[in-house]
Amino acid sequence: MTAEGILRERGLRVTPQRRAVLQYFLFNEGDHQTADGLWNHIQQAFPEIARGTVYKALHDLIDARLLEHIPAESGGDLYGLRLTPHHHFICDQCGHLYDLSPSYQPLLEAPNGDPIAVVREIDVLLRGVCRSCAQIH
Amino acid sequence: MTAEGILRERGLRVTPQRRAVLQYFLFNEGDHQTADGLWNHIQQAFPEIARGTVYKALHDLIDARLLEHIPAESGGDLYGLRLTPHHHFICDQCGHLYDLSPSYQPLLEAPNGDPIAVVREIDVLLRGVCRSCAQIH
DNA sequence: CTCCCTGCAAAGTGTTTGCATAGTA
DNA sequence: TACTATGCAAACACTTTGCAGGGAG
Repeated sequence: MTAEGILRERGLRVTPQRRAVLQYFLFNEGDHQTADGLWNHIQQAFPEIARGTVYKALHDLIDARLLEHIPAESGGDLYGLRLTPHHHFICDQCGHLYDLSPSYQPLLEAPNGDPIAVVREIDVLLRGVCRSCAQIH
Repeated sequence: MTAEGILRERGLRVTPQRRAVLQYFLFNEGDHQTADGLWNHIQQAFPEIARGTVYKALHDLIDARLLEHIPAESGGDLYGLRLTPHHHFICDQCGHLYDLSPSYQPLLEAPNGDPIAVVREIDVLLRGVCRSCAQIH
C-alpha cells in the first residue's frame, strides 16, 4: 500500500511532509534514524521542510502505531518502522541498530552453536498497568 | 557492605557526595529516581550538593556497574540499583517502575492463569558487538 | 603534595510550543 | 469554508562542560 493510503487508513490527513516521513521508512525498511538525521535526508528532496514538522510527523506516526522510537545511548532517540513486533540489537562498536525477529536466538548463534554476535546486555522493559492501579479502577 | 567500602572496592574515591548518592539507593532498594528527584532527596541532608555533582556521581556509579539508568517516557531518565540482573515493568497509569526478576512470568500471572497485570508492550533491547564489527577486528 | 572532585553557572542538545500562514477535506 | 498542519523561531527540560577552589589519598 502507498504511504498516502496508509495515512488515510489511519485517519491522518495526507500532507507532503507526513508522506515524505513515512515514505522514507517504507523505502528504507530496517533503517533507523534520529529525528535530525531523518530531517537531513528528507531535506534533500524537500528543502523547505522544518525540523519541528519532522518531530510532529514522527509523533503522529507513532501515535498511529506506524513507527516506533528506541531510546539510544546519546545523540537522540532512533525512529523506525513498526510493521511487525520485533526486538532490537544495538552494536556497541558501530552503534547500528538491527531489528530482530521475536525469536532472535538463531540470529545470535550459528547452527554449530558458535556465537556470531557477542551480547553484552539484554534490556527487557515491559509496560502496562500494574496490580495496584488495576485494583483502584 | 557500606557504601564507602563498595566505592573503595571499585576504585572510586570516597567523597561525601558519592557516598550520599550510593547510600540513597542502598537504603531505598527497588526505588528509582530521576537525577533531579535524587538531587532533591539528597539536598535534605546535604544542602550544598550541586545538581551537576549528582549527574557526575551517577555517571561514575554507572561506569562502576553499581547503578543503571532506564530511559523513561519523559521528565528525565530513571536511575536505580544494579545489584543483580533484572528486567523492568513500568505502569502506564502511575508511571511507577518495578524491578522484575529475570523470570518475570510468575509475577504477571496468578497460579490459576489469571492476569495480575496487563502488559501492553514488551521492549527487548540487546547490546553487544555485531557480526560485521566482529569480522573486522 | 598531587591529582581528582566539587560547586557554580554557562553552554549544549534534543525536543516542544506558539503563532501567523498555507493547505487539506 | 472549516479546520488542521506547516514553517519559523523562541522557549524548554535535561544534561554536560569549564574553571577556580577544596578535599582525598
